[in-house]
Amino acid sequence: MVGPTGIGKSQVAFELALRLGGEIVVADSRQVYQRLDIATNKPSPEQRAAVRYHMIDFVDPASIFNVADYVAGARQAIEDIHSRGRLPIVEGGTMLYVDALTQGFSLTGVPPDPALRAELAKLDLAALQMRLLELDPDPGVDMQNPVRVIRAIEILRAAGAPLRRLRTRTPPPWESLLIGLQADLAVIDRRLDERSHGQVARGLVAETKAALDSGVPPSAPVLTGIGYAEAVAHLRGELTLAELPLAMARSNRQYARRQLRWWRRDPRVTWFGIEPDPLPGILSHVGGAR
RNA sequence: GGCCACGUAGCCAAGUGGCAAGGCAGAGGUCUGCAAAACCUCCAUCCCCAGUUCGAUUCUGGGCGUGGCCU
Repeated sequence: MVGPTGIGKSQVAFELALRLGGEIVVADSRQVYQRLDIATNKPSPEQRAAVRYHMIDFVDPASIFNVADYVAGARQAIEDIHSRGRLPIVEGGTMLYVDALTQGFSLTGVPPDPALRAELAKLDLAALQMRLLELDPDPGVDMQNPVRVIRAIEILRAAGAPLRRLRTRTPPPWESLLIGLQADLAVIDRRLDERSHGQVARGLVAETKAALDSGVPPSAPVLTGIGYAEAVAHLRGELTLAELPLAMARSNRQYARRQLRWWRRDPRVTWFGIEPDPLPGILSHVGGAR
């Protein structure tokens, strides 16, 4: 189950799990972290009591969790769900996680090296490019993109060249059905606006402050996520409380569009509109395929 | 009413007598894989009128508008 943020994917996945005897494997790079619940849009306690969820709420928010960690955990969860005769339903927003999982990307699993990153962060792009090309003359990464160049250097230092040999795909031992949820942009935008205001009203700022107070660095991936990044800016005095939900909604709109662009190029996806209720259509689609 | 300043894209904002930086927002796109990140592409004839000039967004005059000060 894929699609843009704010469209109600998790609710549909929940209903689907209830009807089909399924369990949900969330594919979301921020929901994995513990304690930050509000802006990560984790399922409600009621939902979690009714359906079993995997890959949420289990990583120390001060640490860094990446795709390789995700795929390893999600594959295990899916195997586990299968072994109990239940249906795994992957639901999520993080495009790379879904693709890495369903297409079986070979991921190096090279863990982040904070010291190296700090050192490389001081270099300009040209210097970074030189460092990378010294390690691998044909790395196959976007040389204009410092984040990718740094990561490539990090991987090469740990795993050795050439980088390209580390990038293969081995499909998982199961089939997947990609269901996309969509709606008019105006509808999505309105929902995101409402959701952002709601999150602030439910204590987003306090939740963010609690995380910071407990030692989660502002640079931690969770706190750079939509909602938290803006809440941190607000706590620093860079955004007023009135501006906060507006800034959040804007970030969400940008993200939703990026998600839409990502998935619309993927021919595997079968799309369903959110109104009227897409559940009957999805159920028959899924039923027909099983 | 007088004086001063300003008037550049949806917003912020440089700038020059010779075909208008940048940032944000917006649109499109990338993705061999840190991804709610990062990167790439696109996006204006400079308030109006007249004048000076080979040529004005840039100079001069007038108008309109905005802000400030004064009475």
